[in-house]
Amino acid sequence: MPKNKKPRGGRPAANFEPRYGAKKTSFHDRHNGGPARDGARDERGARADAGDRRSAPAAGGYDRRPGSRSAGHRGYRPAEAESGAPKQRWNASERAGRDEARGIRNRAESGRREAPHHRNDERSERPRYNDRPSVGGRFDDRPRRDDRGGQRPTGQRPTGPGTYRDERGGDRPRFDRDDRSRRDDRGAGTQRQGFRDNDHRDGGRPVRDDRRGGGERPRFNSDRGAERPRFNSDRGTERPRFDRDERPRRDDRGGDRARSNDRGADRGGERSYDADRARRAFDRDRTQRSYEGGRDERSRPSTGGAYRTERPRPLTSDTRGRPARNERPSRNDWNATGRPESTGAKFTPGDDVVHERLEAKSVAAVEVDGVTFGDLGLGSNIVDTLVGMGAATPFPIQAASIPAVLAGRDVLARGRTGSGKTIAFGAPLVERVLQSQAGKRREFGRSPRAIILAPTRELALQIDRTIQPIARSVGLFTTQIYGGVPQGRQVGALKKGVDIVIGTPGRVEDLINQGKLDLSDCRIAVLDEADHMCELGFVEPVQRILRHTADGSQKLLFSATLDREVAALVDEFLVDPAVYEVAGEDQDSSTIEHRVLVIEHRDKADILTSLVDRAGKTLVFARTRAYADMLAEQFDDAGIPAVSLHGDLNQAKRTRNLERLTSGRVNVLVATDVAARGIHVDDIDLVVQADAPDEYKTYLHRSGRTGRAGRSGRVVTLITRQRQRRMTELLDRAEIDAPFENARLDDDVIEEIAGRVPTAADLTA
DNA sequence: AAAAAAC
Repeated sequence: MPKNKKPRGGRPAANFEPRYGAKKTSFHDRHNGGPARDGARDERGARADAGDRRSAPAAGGYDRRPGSRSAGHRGYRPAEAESGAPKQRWNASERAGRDEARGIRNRAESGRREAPHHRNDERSERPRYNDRPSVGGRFDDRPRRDDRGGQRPTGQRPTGPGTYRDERGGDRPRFDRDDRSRRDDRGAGTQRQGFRDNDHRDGGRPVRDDRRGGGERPRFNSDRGAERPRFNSDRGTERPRFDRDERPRRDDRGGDRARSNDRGADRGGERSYDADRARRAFDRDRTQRSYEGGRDERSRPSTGGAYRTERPRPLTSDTRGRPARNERPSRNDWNATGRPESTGAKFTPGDDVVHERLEAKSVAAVEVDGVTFGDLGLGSNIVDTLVGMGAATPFPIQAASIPAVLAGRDVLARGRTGSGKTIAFGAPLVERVLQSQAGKRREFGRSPRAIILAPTRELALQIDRTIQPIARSVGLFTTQIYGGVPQGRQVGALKKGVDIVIGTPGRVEDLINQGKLDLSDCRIAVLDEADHMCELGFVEPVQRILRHTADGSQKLLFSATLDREVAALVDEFLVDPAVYEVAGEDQDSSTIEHRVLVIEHRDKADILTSLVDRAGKTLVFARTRAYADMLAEQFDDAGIPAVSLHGDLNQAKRTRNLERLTSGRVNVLVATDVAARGIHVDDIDLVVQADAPDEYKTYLHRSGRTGRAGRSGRVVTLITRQRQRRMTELLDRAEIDAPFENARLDDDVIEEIAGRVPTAADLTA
């Protein structure tokens, strides 16, 4: 009851209007040819009610009827009746009801996956069309391909560009933000649930339970603040250089690197960071193409575990007839500044700048053979937990960074997507927090000792899912602090006392300013996707947050594309950082196949539908939120269950839609770049870029959603002829070779990519 | 220009 407060006037306005208003409207106008029937109302007017509805489920029946038919019910309002605003409610629930009536449910019922009404919630209740039924049963059995193959030839789908608008326009209210927002958090069952799961505390255990671990652990150094002095003495020399200017030439560096036994390395020092290993400039970069000649000659270390010095690059020209990489224009050619050194400083925004790489110690897989997490310095509880999570032995990036983190050093680490970075910083972070508290009681209301910042809420949630069990295994608590959800629970957790905070910059800073989050005792700060966190708009809040952490707090910066974009932050906050990368991370050692389809714009919609009409999980990237929504709807209408993920959705929907892909209830997720970084879904085997990315880093991160932890994956990017040049340059910067193929709707290449027919490679293999 | 990140 309480939950269902009626319209909470204030809230809806706050939430929705600012964000959605303009955009949505325009979408509707364009596509619906007029005010969407329900949609229009939903968007705006209904909002007020949204609150109610949302809660309604809790109170009464979530299932279907918007409950409000009866005058007594809070949901009941004139508005609902069709007058105006309230209409909204109607949408979610009612539509569900309507859908059922249409028999949609029948189809789904047989399916194990998702109930129709569910879908509705999610996708803003789009009306289902009758034509869809033809695809009966598709909801359930994934093997949709099979059933549909005949029935839904690509060509006949009503999805041509523009079709969506005409055909469905009028009736498709699917964009209502309200709906989405409606459930927002507040109270809705699902959301809460999500919340709850993540909050370890909610597991129901009393706050202080389980604090056993603390005392028992060997306490190396209890307090890192004190001991974390930077040992310039021994590390100074070998410390990776961050300075652009004084960066020694590759040749000379061998020498100083000799002393690589820093504490971080001691455990693995011998095995991994040898003096003789040239300090690979990881970066040697792209900027200095001139050096590349030499690089090419080197042999590829990836196999042998040799330390990679340079990224081997294919000399042959690719299928497109482009010149071999070496001959292609260098970064300098396109880089407006032309100053490789200018890194950290912002270049012209908008430019796809390739920052100079960071020099780093490189660790190869072979070097960590036989090494265990225990060997790296982690306690047994943590090791056992990792094993339980499936991480039996450390990946290279983990073997490299764990000892350094445990030694209290600031660390910069680069490991390609899916290489295990979360555990690389998470496990040693937990160990250190534990050590710092050894012997102390975990007091009620204690302030956090560590904070992990991520660029998106989904990523923060995901990181917590990985770290929480590790922390819990030693009696430490974590909590998530991110926006889009009520802060009450988060503040409550903080009041009880947590050890590790994982969150996004906005809410974290908000709570700091409200005096509800005290980072003064925070001794470790982690920036995941660090380079992204250093981009314009993100870096300022991040800097302010870091300034709130304890003096001399340890900083850990991780990213698959870590480069000198983080220089400004490093200069201010890091002291003598250890920098690591993994050897042999080049395309040749990757498990991802890249392809570019050059298409006619008019075929785009149909080609996309054809591409996602497959058995495996597919992640589609769109440049804008509206297009992501549109595509999801398009696929759905074509009989391919799909959901979207972008910033216009309320957090509950964001979380739910992502979960739908993870759980396999849908096989297609259409997202904006909110899902480009960090998100891990086990078995995405195809990434489709409906819109080519503007930056090479974005390309690398998006494509990194597949091919994780050694699995194979495929990435296809759709471009029009006019974009070929830009795409070529982008791939160059990403150091990826991908064939460009002209494709039309029914070409075999599409069938191949979708996996409906074996590829040439498959056949030969 | 877009997206993300607080209310």
